[in-house]
Amino acid sequence: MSRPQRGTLRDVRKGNRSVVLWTLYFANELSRHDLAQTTGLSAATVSNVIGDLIADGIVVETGSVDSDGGRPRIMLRVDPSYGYVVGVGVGETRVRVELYDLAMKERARKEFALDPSHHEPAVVARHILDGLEAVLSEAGADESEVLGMGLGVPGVAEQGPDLLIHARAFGWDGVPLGALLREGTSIPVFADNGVKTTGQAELWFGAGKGAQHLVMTFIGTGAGASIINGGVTYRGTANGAGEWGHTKIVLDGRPCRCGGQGCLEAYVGAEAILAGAGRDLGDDDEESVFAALLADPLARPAFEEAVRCLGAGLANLINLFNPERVILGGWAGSLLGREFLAEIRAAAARYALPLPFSQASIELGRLGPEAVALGAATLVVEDFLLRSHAVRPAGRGETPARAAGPAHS
Amino acid sequence: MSRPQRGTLRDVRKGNRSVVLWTLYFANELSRHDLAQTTGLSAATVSNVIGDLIADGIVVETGSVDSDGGRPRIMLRVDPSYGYVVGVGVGETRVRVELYDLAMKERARKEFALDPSHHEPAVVARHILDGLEAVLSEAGADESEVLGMGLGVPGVAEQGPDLLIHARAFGWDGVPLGALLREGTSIPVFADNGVKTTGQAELWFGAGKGAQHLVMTFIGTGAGASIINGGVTYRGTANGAGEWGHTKIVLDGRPCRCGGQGCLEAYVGAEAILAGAGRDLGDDDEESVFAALLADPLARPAFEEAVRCLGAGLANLINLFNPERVILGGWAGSLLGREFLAEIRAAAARYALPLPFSQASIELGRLGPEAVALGAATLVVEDFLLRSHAVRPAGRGETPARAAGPAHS
DNA sequence: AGTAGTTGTACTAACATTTGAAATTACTTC
DNA sequence: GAAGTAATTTCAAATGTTAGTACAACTACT
Repeated sequence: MSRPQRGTLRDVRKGNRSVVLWTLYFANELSRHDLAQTTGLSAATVSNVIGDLIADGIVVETGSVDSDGGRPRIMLRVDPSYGYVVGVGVGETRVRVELYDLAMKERARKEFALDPSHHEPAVVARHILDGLEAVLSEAGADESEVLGMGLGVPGVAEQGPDLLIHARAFGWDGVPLGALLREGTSIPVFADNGVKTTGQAELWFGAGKGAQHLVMTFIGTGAGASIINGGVTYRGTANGAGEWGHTKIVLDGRPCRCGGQGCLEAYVGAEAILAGAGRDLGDDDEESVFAALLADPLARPAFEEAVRCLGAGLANLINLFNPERVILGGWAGSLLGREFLAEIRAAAARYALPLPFSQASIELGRLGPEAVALGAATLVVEDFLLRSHAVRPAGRGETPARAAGPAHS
Repeated sequence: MSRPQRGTLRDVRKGNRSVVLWTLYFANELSRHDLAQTTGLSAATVSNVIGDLIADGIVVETGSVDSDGGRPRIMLRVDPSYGYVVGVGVGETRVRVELYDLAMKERARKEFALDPSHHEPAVVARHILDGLEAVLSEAGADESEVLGMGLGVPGVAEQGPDLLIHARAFGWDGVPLGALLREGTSIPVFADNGVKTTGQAELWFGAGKGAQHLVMTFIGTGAGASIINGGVTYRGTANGAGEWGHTKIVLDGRPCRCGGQGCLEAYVGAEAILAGAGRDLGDDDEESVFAALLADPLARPAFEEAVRCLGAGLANLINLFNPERVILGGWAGSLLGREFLAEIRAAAARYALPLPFSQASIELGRLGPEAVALGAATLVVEDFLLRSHAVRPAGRGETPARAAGPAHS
């Protein structure tokens, strides 16, 4: 069992450093005084910690402004150029590599199409490494300035030294992607399911801002969910939590592409809706066909059916997790939400218990599909904020052996 | 968002005290040396903390035993008689009040039948207070020796100063049970859903021992679940998480007593199974009818159907939570499990995704229905271990104003 | 028996870190 | 230019941890 905390001493310092840094990062700009109030630490300690942080180059003073009769406050912020972070979105049809600064401003991007018949780990790893090199040279940055690389993958990422990836869509079963990448770069690598990274992006910068307990749903061709409890992503034993799409909603109902029957995905996934409307997408792009279909009155019944099922699916999440907010995301989820939000809410109300339903709001995601990479990059930032490694070597090539694939439990 | 920890100083001491106490409590008996190794603290600190704890009367030395060539170790343990804790199980048909010592040995018990037509808050509160008095006098204990009282209630307990209880079965909608009880006693009161308290009992003393991520299911007349993540009960926004029974498993399927349709409970609840077997229980006890029915070959199809649905329900939990262990509990769940465990496992395997299923084991609960009160009492112990309030006044009547209804977030 | 070896516990000095109060600083306003 | 005001920094406690050492209480060997 054993749940209580650390037995610590000067980790108090590290802890406070994290608290201050975390607070400052999300507030954007704060004075030492503000920080003292927000964190509850004494002014002296804040001053102290900030001193370190400034000495380390992580925090910078951004001019003293404002004053109504007293010493003006010196505003502080995390230096966006302290380092870069890389976010990678590995999708079924493409690999996207993005470079951000610490403020999460995109600095460079590189995309590779992924041949649906070539999902070999080596190919993907190659794309990622090539992309890394490309974005770095585009931004004129050096690998030593990168704090880490986060991967959003379509499957389960088992945390551990080798970052085992299980991705059914790719036929990957325990591919040590972390180990593969480490052969080409010494940047620390983090990975997580793409749905979870998107969820974290929404949590940090999108519709989930400020919420403690929320469920982020993600409907595209399939359906998944990311559960956030107390501001932290729920992972389960092997980081496999959130397989909402294959939750049974109609016992022995429609066949699903997972081989099972009656999965939610078989009712609310884009593929399922298109099939339900009798649409065969031949060579067309699934997304545009879907969007077009939304305007087609003849397809209405198919959407209504999907909305009903989606309501039940959301209701199940609400009953089980008692979230304060439920977010509809994923490209198909966003389209459905934009068109049918009221109906979806009504359907959820019908299927959920009144009490938890009344405590939850159902909202649209605010970030697009590119949030996979953004969220993946936040994994790096999260790690940085939480255990901001002493001093980063300003030196060039001499990359010290950095611990890769940190435990994210 | 904001997730990082406290900004602290001498709370380190408190923290270490908790770590030591917690470790010692669950290990039963340990020497100072063992504690140092287990907790990772230095021997000096352990010695120090234990000194305090002994001075406070919380820990006692239990003779020096054992030795294979060295100074014999002095064994320590939490003094079971340091204080009492009270556990209350509020069920639909009875209220049970139990008195335990800190080692969770039952010292006294008192039961009240609850007239199904009289569920008024005042009646229940009266029973609890009477029960408290009864068990205290039976054990010859004084109220001042009681560390707290934990309540397991059939509904949602919203943590807060007044401990609002929402219990549909009782027609309670936001009853301030904590406030009611505080009028009759000054003992701190904790409360939680009965399913959750049972889950915690299994976690501490039963089939969940040692697991970090588990889901405890509870099937009786209805069905509920308690989710434990990282050793901590998952609560959601308003402690309402875990309403598994009203999760939709067959869209617009069988009507459920909640007013909805297709709820899991309408397929696996005892009532539903009995109805499915065409059994009307007249005046008989539901439990004994159910047990008898298990032996009836004619009722086999009804059970098989229930097992199938239960498998699907468990599969949904496994997909969503990725637990390492799933526990079948509740009186009906236990009976079903004893008879059909293999079939239930097979059904779950059929409906769950292979990866999460392979990481989860499905097991029988080890504690009986009386665990509601036991688990409720653990709420008190948990609080005691985590923030073991400085010194407890040994004095008699003069009960200091103790904070009641502590936040359990 | 006596002595050496081993293991658990207590004690002391060194060090790290927070805090509250006082001092300092850097502005505004009169 | 003096006074006022609010943000920072400085400084001396207070507190708690750790490492290392001393001490205690046994066993086992000679």
